[in-house]
Amino acid sequence: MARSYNDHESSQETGPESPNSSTFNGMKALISSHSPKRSRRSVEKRVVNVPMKEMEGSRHKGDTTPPSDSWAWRKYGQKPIKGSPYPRGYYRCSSTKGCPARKQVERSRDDPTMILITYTSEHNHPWPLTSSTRNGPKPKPEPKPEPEPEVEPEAEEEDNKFMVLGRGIETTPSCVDEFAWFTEMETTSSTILESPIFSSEKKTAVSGADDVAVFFPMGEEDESLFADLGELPECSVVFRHRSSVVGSQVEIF
DNA sequence: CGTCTTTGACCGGCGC
DNA sequence: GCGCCGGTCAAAGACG
Repeated sequence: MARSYNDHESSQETGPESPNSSTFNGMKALISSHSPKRSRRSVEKRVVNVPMKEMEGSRHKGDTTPPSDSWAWRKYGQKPIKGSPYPRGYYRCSSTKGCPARKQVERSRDDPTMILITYTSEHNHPWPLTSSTRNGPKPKPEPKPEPEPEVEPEAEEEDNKFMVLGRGIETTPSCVDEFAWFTEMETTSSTILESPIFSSEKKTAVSGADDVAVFFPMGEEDESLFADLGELPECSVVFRHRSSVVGSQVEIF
């Protein structure tokens, strides 16, 4: 309990984040990217909370096995985290070379059934468009381009940052970019998908941080659904923020 | 053969 | 200034 990495350069432009560092589940959301190699410019960070149930369908299991999203991730480290009985796995995006995206996967110490995934990337970096460019049939082959329902430019209000990446990168007619969802959530700390199961945890997770905890309520049936989502995350799902609703609203096409 | 996982060591930041 | 801790690097081994 020492370092409180106040350098989570999350939020797109919101430079000065919460001074007290984000803490979810008692753990600090640390994304410092203090790697001597990369200059720590703007770094986006997104925290996703996924029930382990999903993991079962993943390629392999483990304490820090990331659920198969449609990107290729290469593990480059693992460390036991203080205060948590579970180690944290460090993954780097290998979908494209030079991809700055990284993610940390760890079991929630409060809910061992939950996997906390923290995505990180510089926000002016175009997210990888290809999934599984990885050599093997790892996660999901071919990110099939789709008519794409479009993430409505309804990004009025504050949410207009939604398009920062998503729409900003119109180089691809298909899914803007697979990490768009990440960006979307990232900017709107109110964009939260909460699962009744973890609603309690959510409180701790979301409370006081620029980090956004997202809970994916997932049933077995949904797993297949999620599988698809995995291929086209932001294309299939649009996380919409509805200030009138408890937290948010999810629209699945 | 190429890529990924594992594991230990090193580096840098922060608190005391 | 020192120690703690998280994050990353790099070598070795494993796998497809």
